Amino acid sequence: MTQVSKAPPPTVKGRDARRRLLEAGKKLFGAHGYAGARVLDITEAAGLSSGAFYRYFTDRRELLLVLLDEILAEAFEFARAPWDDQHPAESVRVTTERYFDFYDRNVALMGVMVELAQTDPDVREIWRKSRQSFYTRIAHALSRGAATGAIRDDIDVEVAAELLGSMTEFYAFQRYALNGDALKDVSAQDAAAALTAIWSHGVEPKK
Amino acid sequence: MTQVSKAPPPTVKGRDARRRLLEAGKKLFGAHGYAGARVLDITEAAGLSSGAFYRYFTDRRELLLVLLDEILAEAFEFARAPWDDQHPAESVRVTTERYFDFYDRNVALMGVMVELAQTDPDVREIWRKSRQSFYTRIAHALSRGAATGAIRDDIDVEVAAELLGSMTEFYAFQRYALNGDALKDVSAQDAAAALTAIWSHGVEPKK
Amino acid sequence: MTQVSKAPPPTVKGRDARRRLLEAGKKLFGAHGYAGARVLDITEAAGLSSGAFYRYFTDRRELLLVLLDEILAEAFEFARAPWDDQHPAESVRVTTERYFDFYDRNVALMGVMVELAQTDPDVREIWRKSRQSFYTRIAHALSRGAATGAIRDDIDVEVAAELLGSMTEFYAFQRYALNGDALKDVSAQDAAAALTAIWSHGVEPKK
Amino acid sequence: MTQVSKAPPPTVKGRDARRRLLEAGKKLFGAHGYAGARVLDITEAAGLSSGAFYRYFTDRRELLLVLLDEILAEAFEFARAPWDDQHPAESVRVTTERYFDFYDRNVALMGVMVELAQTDPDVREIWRKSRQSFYTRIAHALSRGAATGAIRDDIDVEVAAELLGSMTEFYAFQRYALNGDALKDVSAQDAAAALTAIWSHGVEPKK
DNA sequence: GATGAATGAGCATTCATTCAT
DNA sequence: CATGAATGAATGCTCATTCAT
Repeated sequence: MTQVSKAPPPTVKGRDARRRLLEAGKKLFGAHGYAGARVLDITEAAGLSSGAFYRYFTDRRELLLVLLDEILAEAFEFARAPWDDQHPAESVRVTTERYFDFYDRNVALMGVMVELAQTDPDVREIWRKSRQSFYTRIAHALSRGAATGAIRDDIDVEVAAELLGSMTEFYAFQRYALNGDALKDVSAQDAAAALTAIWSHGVEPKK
Repeated sequence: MTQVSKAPPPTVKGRDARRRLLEAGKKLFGAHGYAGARVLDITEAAGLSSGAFYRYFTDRRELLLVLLDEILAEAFEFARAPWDDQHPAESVRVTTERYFDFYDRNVALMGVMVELAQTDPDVREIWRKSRQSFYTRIAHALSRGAATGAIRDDIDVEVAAELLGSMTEFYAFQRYALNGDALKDVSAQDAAAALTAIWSHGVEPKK
Repeated sequence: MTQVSKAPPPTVKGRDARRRLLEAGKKLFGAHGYAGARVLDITEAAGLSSGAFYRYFTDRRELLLVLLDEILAEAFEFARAPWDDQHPAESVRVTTERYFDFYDRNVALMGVMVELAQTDPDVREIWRKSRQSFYTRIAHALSRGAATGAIRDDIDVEVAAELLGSMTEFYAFQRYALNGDALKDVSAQDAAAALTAIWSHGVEPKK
Repeated sequence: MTQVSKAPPPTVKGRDARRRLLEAGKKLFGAHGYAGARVLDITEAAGLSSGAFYRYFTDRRELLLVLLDEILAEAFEFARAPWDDQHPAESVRVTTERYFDFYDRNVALMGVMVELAQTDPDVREIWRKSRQSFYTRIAHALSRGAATGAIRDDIDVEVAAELLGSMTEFYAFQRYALNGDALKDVSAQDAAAALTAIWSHGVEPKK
């Protein structure tokens, strides 16, 4: 893994410039993809000369990694959110809704991450870790459920966790990233509810 | 959408050259991603001069579109495969296994498709269509199930179809494309079985 | 000067193919200029494969030289047309009209000649010869006129010939080649008459 | 018509580089024609790397348009020079001499303009405008002459203006551009005088 | 800190021409 | 005679990155 960020700029002006570059990068990478956003575009959007870029980042790529770090930190955040063992379904629903919301706000960058992941092992790894944290959390919940008999015992929790996580992530991805501007006739709430239903019934023991 | 292929070469030699370019493209795009495979690499791998490329394709991109057309044709194929209403779970399992196998064979290109989809609307559309054909098939099956009481009636078939399809596709994607060479400690068969279980229980009516 | 044409094709079919290439060349060079007409365009327009071109011409350039030879032959033709010393003005007018007509029919190629002349010494020479033949003819006429007192004696016949020839040629060039599709509100006949008037008065002795 | 120049470079160094490219372009286009001068030649002659070119011009063609603008500005200049109605012949002579001088200094580029005009409508238009400004000026002078009886009344001033302008321009063109290094045995002064004579006698009323 | 000029490797693409069939 | 596949040199252009000011 390569170095991810230079020392933070000592002056206010510097920190501001860096911030503006990050914002511009977020906007332009989001809008045109990694391949489609040039350093010059980014510095222009940030109101800086192209040379200034390299005072703050070693690379176009580095800027992206910083951005990914930032948004994935938020994701890690609620992968650690409390899980109410008394009302597992409700926990799932709430998390799912939050996740949809998160995705909605960050689609553009998620898309770029997906794009780069095909070519860049570091990005692939970053993404894997983020997914993993979700899967692990789900697996934990399932394990506890298995222990208390709240879920079926003919299930491999690891696999189930990956499956359920996949369902959530990819549904969000295609809902927000791929289907473009196609109007969704189902609200995010309803989708979260449906997902929760399949989830719960999918894993609970036969009555 | 742009035209995807020229008139086929009239001579055997020509058809052969075109085929070699496609193979080379498949290999190199797969190995290094879209951004990482240059025309020159492709022609070299095909044993041709760089100029020859443009007799058969207008573009690096066009070659990729042709490749996607080819593999997605296969996918469409078994999206149309018969569905046994008597044993829906078995149908799901069989299709899933076939799908995993298909994915295994075509990961590389699927990855490239995902990469390009972030930037290229045509590719996004191609992918959307292919997904759609799966979702539609699933939705049909669910509808029939709903009619016969084989599935719960508090479910929006469209959404459920997208969710179940998402689970399958993305699980396959991350299993084959993202997790790289990490050994899978769960066989594709077992994963397909688990997926089928969640699937079935997720949608069947409460007992 | 380089070789200008290969041996004529022995068969009828061959001669026909060569002719078709010449026609196609005339059309395409005329329409898109020398730089804008590719060998492939020409052979396609002639209904032949690109390889066939080189059976009849060594070069794209050679085909053009042949075309120029053909049309300039016609120009030489009426540079040799009889000149009526009794009615010099009428001679001028008739020749001018014929020249305008010739130009009208061959603008496209004249334009190509002008284009290539900037770069290609051979073409420059071809053009110079053709101009020269006109100037010479005019100079001869003027000389005879000088001898009989029909024209002013304070005139350098050589220079006058070049000037009068220039006026004719360039007026035709800009009328047909440069002003494009702009409607001419003056007929070729009227222009020829005006030119003749200036010509005659310009050189005749003061009354 | 496309935009002809970008914002001028903000620094001295930049303006200098741009200027050097223009000079180099003038020299090389002049020497080898438009088709014969590559961007690389120009940047090399200007002592710059090939990439630098594109900071100042979008195109080889754009650089040429700028050059044409520059020299044609001078031409426009003396198309606006005062005209002495008392001594029209003298006015013609003076202007003609100046024009010959101008042509002598700018032949090379005029040739390139002629070359490109065959293919490029913008260039054609630029040239047309420049010619037009001359023709218009001549037509004005002739009109005033017609009013005072200084010229024959059986003349269409518009056509006469085009004819007289053509004579001047094309004589200059062939004298300087086409006849190459052939020694002129007639001085520019003498040629201007002869042209003026034909001109004057050509349009003055019969005595 | 910031600027913008300069670099130059890198790549796609074109097209006249050759040649095996 | 004709075809069309193949060549490969040639060239325009891009853009990340460096650096003098």
